[in-house]
Amino acid sequence: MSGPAPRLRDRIGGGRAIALIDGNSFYCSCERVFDPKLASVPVIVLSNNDGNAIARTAEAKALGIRMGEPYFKIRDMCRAQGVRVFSSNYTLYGDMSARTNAVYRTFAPDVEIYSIDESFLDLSDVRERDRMALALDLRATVRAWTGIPTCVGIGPTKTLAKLANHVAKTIPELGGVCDLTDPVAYDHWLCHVHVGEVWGIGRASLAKLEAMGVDSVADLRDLDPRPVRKSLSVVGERIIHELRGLSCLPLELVPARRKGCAVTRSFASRVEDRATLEQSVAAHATRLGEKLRRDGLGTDHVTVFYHTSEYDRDRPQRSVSTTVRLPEHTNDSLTLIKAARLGVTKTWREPGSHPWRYNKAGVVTVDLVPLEMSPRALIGQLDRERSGPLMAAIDVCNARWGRGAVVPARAGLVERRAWSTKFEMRSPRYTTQVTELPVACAGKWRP
DNA sequence: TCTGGGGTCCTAGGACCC
DNA sequence: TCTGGGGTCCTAGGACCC
Repeated sequence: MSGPAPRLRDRIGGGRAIALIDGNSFYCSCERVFDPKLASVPVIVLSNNDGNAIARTAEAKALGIRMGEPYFKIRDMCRAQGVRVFSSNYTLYGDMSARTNAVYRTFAPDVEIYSIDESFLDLSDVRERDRMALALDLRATVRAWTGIPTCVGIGPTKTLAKLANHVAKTIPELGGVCDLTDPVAYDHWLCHVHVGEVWGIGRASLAKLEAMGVDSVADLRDLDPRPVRKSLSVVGERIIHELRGLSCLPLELVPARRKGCAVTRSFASRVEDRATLEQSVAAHATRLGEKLRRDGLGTDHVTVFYHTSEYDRDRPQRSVSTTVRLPEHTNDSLTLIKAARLGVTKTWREPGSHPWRYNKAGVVTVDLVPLEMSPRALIGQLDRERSGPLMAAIDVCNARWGRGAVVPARAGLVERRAWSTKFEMRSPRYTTQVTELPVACAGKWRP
């Protein structure tokens, strides 16, 4: 062991300050903004297909609803307890996220959007004694302008800002803000927070650390980082440095180019026939094309997968994954659809007396490149001159009239009910669809 | 009946090269 | 019996995140 780790105050003297701000129970809070009746009742939001609870308000957590809990297991309880349940409404949440970030930028120009409900802000230029006031003002302004309640954690590194945010969320007396650039708070909270709360320490790492007798965050901070590398890799070593106030994770103000892209969905009900399966992957490929075009990226392959459910224990299992190569990079939906269908065609197996009941299918690509920078094929070149304007026209139509207004006939126009995702309890797209705007009349709010 | 979707990074190990 | 010493690149799988 090396000697005791240097204390924060010895290291950072007037250095960086990073804030992590996030929306409390973000998806639930978005629903609450547009329906005041939800204010103090338990609310949960479900994952795609109304499968699992992925956001819960404090009232819902108090009822014992766990993160990721399958909805069918708690449906009766929710009914009995008056829990308001929503399908996920990503259009709404994405728009609310953009609004909160717009507010953040009025407080700090350098913002890294980390996820749909979390952003890092650079507060290094804010004087130490002003940081707390600024954080409180930020929370109040976001609440007033968007309706979203938030918590703010401040620290000299991202890992410490995350930790501070966790403290701010779990200790109500702090008023939603915790500043770990304050040495007193730093010394106190690192000793009183469990190591499992540290950003980057998951189940596997936690088990290893517990076996080493590490219990608090301070225990982890005081480990010698070099030997830790053997069991927790460079990731663990980096975490220790970050906990000591030595920054290893820069603020990423410009989002990195995405490296892969996937569209995968569980079916609303099990699928046994080839036509339905093909139709679902064609729809996923259509969506894949939209996502690639939005980012100006192209792919030279499509990996198609489909499989049965591990929960169907008494049924025969089958899992298929195959990659279809393309002659050159593209983001043309028609080409992607053709490839995705081919992926099913060449792997399909006719069922016997005990058919496979598939529950999920998807399309995946990796190694994406900007389309204009990709080399052209010598043989089998695709017609970019026609495809580009055609796809652009489709995208414009879908932007104006809603996704799915124009779809390639090749994607199939048959019955969707068997496979398309369930959203039986979705709220209106209050902020992005004119027809779904909330209506207010004479002081009365009628969503 | 009903159990999500979409990412990133890291490591180990094999293939191949000089 | 003995049988180099590096390199690079690729892939699969693990771990973690929201």
